[in-house]
Amino acid sequence: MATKRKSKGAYMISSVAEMYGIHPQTLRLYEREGLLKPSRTEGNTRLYTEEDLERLEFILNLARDLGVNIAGIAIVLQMRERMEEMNRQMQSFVDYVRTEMLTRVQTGIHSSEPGLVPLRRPIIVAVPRDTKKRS
Amino acid sequence: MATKRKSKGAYMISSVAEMYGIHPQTLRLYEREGLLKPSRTEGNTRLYTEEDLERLEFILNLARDLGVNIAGIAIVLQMRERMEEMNRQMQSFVDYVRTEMLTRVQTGIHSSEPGLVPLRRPIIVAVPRDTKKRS
DNA sequence: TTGCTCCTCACGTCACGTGAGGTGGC
DNA sequence: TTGCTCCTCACGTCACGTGAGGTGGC
Repeated sequence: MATKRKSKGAYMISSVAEMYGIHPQTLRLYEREGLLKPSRTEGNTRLYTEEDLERLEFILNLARDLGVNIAGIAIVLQMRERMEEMNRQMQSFVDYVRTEMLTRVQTGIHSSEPGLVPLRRPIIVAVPRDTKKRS
Repeated sequence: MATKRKSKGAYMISSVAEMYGIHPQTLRLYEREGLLKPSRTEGNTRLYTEEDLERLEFILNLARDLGVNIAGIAIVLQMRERMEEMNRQMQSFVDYVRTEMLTRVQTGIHSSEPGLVPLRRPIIVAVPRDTKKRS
């Protein structure tokens, strides 16, 4: 019996399929459609990392529970990344303001120029329209 | 010949169908699936406002150009509203900081307490998991 | 009446998931 | 060899879009 797990946190396709109750072909389909990009061994065998599995869980939640098709999942994944990026910018801005205020308070500085904004590029919200069309 | 347009910026179903090259039944389908909610006349005839048409264009971009199914469109519409809400919060925060800094600069006030954060509730980014499942 | 509206039912097409079949490496 | 992997091809099912058919109000 071969060990189904290879190196730390990397799973072969049958293990992943069993863990999530899906067909191995479905995993290959998701990869072919660009939703998942597992690494490969030298022998070309797919290896799914913990990060891949987390992404897979997100995909399965959309596909199985919500009935979203593959094109929709691709869009939602893009939007999720955008929102995470927006959150990072927001957090970064909040942190900047906090330290700036603390600095001014502690040093007693109140510059004659506002000089706080603009801090970062404007946040874009529009949904991407240049996504590859499914043929 | 009846006027196909009723009151300012309200269209009947055949006009909308012709404008966007879609079948009237498709518009009824989208409404039944909860993507569009046009108002009605007293005689129960659908009336599409400019706002409805804007939403419809968004829907058609997803459905026709990107191949997203109805369940996916519903999710994307939800996420879009979230992102717009995040943007409003961000803008509101930026405006607040700007005026706050200006006030401090102009009045020379530098309070002994930072007192700037937290300003608003934390921004939630997670994708909704409680969306109605399509039967 | 005409031309629209409303609705329900049904069908064709296609995407998605899955299975079979044949191959190759550990 | 065994049991996995890889791949391609094909099929069943279902969602989506559209059409037909019958109704009713302006």
